[in-house]
Amino acid sequence: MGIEHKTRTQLVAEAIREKILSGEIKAGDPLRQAALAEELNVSRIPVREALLQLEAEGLVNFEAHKGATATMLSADQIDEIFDLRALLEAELLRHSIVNLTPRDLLEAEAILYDLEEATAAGDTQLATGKLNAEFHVKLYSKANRPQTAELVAMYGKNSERYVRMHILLAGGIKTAPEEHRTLLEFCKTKDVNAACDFLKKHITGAKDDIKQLLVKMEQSQ
Amino acid sequence: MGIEHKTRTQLVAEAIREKILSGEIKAGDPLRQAALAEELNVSRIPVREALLQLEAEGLVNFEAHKGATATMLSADQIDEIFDLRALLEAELLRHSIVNLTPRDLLEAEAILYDLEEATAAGDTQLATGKLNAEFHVKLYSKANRPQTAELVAMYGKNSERYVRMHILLAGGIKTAPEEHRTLLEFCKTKDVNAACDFLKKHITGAKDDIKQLLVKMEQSQ
DNA sequence: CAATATTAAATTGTATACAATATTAAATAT
DNA sequence: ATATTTAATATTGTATACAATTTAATATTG
Repeated sequence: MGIEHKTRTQLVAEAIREKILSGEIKAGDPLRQAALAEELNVSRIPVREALLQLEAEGLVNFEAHKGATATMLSADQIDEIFDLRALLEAELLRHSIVNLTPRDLLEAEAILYDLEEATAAGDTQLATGKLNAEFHVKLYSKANRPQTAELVAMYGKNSERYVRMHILLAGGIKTAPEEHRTLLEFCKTKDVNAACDFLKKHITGAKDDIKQLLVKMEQSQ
Repeated sequence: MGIEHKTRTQLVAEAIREKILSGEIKAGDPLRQAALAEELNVSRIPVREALLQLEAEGLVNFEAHKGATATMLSADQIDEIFDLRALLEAELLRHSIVNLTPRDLLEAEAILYDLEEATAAGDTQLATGKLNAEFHVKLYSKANRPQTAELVAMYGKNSERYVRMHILLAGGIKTAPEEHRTLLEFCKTKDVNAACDFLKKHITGAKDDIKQLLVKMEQSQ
């Protein structure tokens, strides 16, 4: 089998996505097709197509004849996104939990172990965010709900920059580690309702923390 | 203010979308860029961009170098989509119901009146489907949850062709009219939990009806 | 004949060029 | 000077042309 050949559009989408998530491109910034094309050594066609994809992911606003901008999420919008995540992730967990094998649970615990180590080591960078996502995904892995999972992944990406910002500025959610332990316990004992309720609180709790920071930032500007 | 100028991409997207929803393009059919471009008197660029948009809407699958096809939904996928709709629409209703004014409820009742008339008149066409959607949207109109509403609209579009097919082949969901009345009553009395639970049942009931038909069709082929 | 390699055709991906629209700067009028 | 037109510039939208890739058809080999 040959090497997976990525199209320029895909590469450009990845590049711009990372720029937005990392904060190099800030919310509201215009995304000029010609400038991006030159910087990435492609024509404007793949840039346009990448922008359309990113719009579908909610990272970009694309208005006809006006051009694209990085989406600027208001506190209300962040609120709604996190509520949606709570709803959808709980639904995923509800379907997954009964199918989680002891093996799955051990793998989840292993990820949790790495996550706690990274946190203890003071990693405020990407690693903790990635491991956190991995842990959640592992718990949802047996849900057999591909479309719901895709939605969750999308909203996860969309909130990623705010989570990253929170990690950077506030050191991350303090209570998260022990909450993960509790959640894993509920999964082990197959206590579906307790697990789902707790997960919802876990997510909306993170939301409140992040929103508080955002409000503070909006005021200081 | 000038006339709203639609881009060719938007026009092409609308044209292809309607072809898919109406069944003119069937699930699994390949969507050849050159053929569509010629038929719609545009170049392949707006066709490609339209296909990307439709992929985001879930109506089209777009694989690099392989081209686009109209999405083929398995019974499982339809199952999941309707479950998602039930979840998300109930969430919308939950937020909207407390804000619904007597005026809103009267408007909803008026739509319901039209819907019942259209059904009685034997309209098995677009009208009933449109009015049905209108009624639901009215009930969700005060939710103040734009992103959730957008999701619901997307999944509504995605299931539209199956609902249309069901109306055509089975005359629509028989119990829907009286269910709408019941739902409206719960909204009037602001019985949030009863309304949301009933709405979920309303949607999953429709799902079961449609899935039954689909299974029958798959067998007969 | 089946299986594989090779070529030809069809189809998608992308660069370039130009057209349409929006934004900014300059000019005119009040 | 401020407001309103008009012209110039910047930016997006789309057609055309060509390159890359996949698919189909043909040839080759065991």
